[in-house]
Amino acid sequence: MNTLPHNHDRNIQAILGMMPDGEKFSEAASVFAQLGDGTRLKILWLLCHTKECVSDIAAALGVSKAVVSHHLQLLRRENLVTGTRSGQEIHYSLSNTDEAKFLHATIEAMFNITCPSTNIDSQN
Amino acid sequence: MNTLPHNHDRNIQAILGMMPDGEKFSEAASVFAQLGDGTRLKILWLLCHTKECVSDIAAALGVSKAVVSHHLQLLRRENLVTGTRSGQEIHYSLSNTDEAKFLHATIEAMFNITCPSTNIDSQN
DNA sequence: CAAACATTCAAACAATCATTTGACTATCAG
DNA sequence: CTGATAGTCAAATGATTGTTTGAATGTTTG
Repeated sequence: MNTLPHNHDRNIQAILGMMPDGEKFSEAASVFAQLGDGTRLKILWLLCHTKECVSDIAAALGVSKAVVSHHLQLLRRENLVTGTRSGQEIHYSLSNTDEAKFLHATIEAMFNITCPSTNIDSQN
Repeated sequence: MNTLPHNHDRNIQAILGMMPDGEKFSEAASVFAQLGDGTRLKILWLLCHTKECVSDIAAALGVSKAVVSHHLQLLRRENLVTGTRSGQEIHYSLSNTDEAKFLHATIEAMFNITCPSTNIDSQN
């Protein structure tokens, strides 16, 4: 039954049996990948704490509006942020989904580990 | 004091003041980036549940040993996995660090959201 | 030592990605 | 309508990344 070259873990077949299938890993990875770029992580962090338009996000982070727009498109594609137009501007905010809320918590928790002092949510 | 083009959120300056600096975002992003590839996520998931050598990991996931070795190098560089040599083989396992344990919990939580049925840790 | 096995390393390639630039659509003010 | 502002889109570029291949290193066994 064990088809692996070696046999270090006698429970390995049970573990492999519980492993989600490849498609689930790909989906999860593409969500996690959104956190894998510094600029995008900053945008996501900002939208975890406020609702802002592209111009303000760009000015706050010191990058071009096109860059913000591009990253917002990626975040939108993963249903992590949503934008609603209000006149000339489009106000972006974190999506009201389980995944988005989970990522919010994940980001805050990560910063609690790497730099515990600077964190908004932990002070409420 | 508010230097942003628009003024939607009157607390924006306080929020920006709490924002970790760019370096912290880059560090966090490079850790999160490890979860952003399907193959690497599988390897990490496997090492969250067992200790295995490169050959077994490669066979279990159906990829080449060189690919596994390459991804293990990236995971080692971020101090997420550790390998101890035992004879010819090197047994890899999750590092005993806060970040690694946190990522383990993060991965499991993500799968609890995306596919709640298939999860080992939630059944203990 | 020699042979076999486990793993790593380095070069190469294709694919993906972040960013820039400029053009384009949409909205509002005069 | 005109001009100005907000945002998106598409093409192009440079950088990074995942994978393959084959050679090289390290380890055990005979």
